[in-house]
Amino acid sequence: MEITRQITDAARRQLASEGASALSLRAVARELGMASSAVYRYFPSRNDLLTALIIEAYAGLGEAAERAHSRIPRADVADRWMATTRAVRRWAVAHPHEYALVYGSPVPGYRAPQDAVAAATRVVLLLAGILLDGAAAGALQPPRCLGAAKELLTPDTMAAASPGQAAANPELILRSLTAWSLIFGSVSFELFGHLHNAVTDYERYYDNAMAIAAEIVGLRIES
Amino acid sequence: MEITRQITDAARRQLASEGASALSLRAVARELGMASSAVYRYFPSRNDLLTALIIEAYAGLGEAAERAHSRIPRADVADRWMATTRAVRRWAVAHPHEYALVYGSPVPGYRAPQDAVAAATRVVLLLAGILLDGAAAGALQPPRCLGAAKELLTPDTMAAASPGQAAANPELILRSLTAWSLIFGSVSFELFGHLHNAVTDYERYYDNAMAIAAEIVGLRIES
DNA sequence: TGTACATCAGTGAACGCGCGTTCACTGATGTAC
DNA sequence: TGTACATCAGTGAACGCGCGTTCACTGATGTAC
Repeated sequence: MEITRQITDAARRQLASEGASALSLRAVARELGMASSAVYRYFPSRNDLLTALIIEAYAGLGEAAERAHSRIPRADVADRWMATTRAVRRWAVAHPHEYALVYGSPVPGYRAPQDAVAAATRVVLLLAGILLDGAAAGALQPPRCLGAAKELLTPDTMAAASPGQAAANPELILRSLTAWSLIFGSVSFELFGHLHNAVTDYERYYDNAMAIAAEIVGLRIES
Repeated sequence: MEITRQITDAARRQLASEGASALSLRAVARELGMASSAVYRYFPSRNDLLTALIIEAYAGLGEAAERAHSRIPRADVADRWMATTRAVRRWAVAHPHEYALVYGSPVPGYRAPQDAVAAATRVVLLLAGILLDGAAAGALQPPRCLGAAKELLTPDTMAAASPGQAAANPELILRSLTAWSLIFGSVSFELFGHLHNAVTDYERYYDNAMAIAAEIVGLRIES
């Protein structure tokens, strides 16, 4: 599928220069020097091309996070947390339009298919795994319970976050979701310009935010 | 400026049904039963119409937050925090496309003018005010310092967050920015579908997240 | 009270553009006998 | 080795569409004398 690859590559380049809603089949075909109708051999419609880009974006982000994570020894829970969250930001900064495609406002008139949803959970499951290891090793001090965590989570979430038979601590899962929101909130704020002129060093600011995100789940980061 | 109002109202309705990048001068004119060229009497270009919508969105959000905040007695710092952050979510849920316009991915080919930037700071200054009151009243327990907070903040930020002569605590400002990222990260995650099928009750989940956001800045919320 | 003129909100046709998608086709390559 | 045929990637013209913006204009309203 050489040509399919060329098409998605060109589409990704166009995404980077124009944004998601301006992505055009004709422009992609033009860049590749082929007739616009030829693209239909490879993607039945513009939406299918968009879907492919979304899945690739999730995959790229997931792979970047996993690669960074895999370099840290299993026992260093805090380091694994920082390496993984840093990798998320680094990927997003390097691929801002692909990041916006999946974590920005939804593309109007487009609904993501199930495949994309599966690809989306990769990073959050990686983070959940780090925290479960931390909890098992006693490296986590879960803060006091703030409410009825269990009934706020769907059975799907409970199941996805509980490997093996042991049900995970609902309070920890709930806080993980909130930490996850902070991770992507921080990246989005930087990329979408809301920290413009407020912060001197985005990378160090982000590191600080990620240490706070770790605090949320009871993981202590030495600075 | 009756007609100007009618135009922005129609544009806002169209935003709600189509999304920002699909907003079209011609469609707005059509809805109002006027020639598309007539709109140019009121807005020199499509971008100017977009700018007006962005400023109105910030104003709407700011007003909603301030209205909710003003109903709480000054001394109840924790209540003020919760009322204000809840108002942010409530406004966003009621106006999802206006929210996406200002806090989602940037509209391609559009750069916000200075007026919009000023309108954007209203909510964060409201939150900062709450925390300064809390600090003054001793209701805040600022957590241990995690790093060199002061050098991460621009002078502009320090000045904006320090009313009167007294310079505010940089660690507190830094943490306020992070709490702010969590607030909007939480709202965005809900609105953009990333919590789909993960959480049973968005409103209660959000309340819980906002209590955690308060923790970040050392403000204790009883649940 | 009546007439000439200025103002200005709104019209409608036109410009040039790019889009997604369809469709009958070409022409090279590979396969079967 | 040679011929007939099937496959299939890619072509190019056409469809109908909506867009932002310009421009000469109309026609009602208000103003000055």
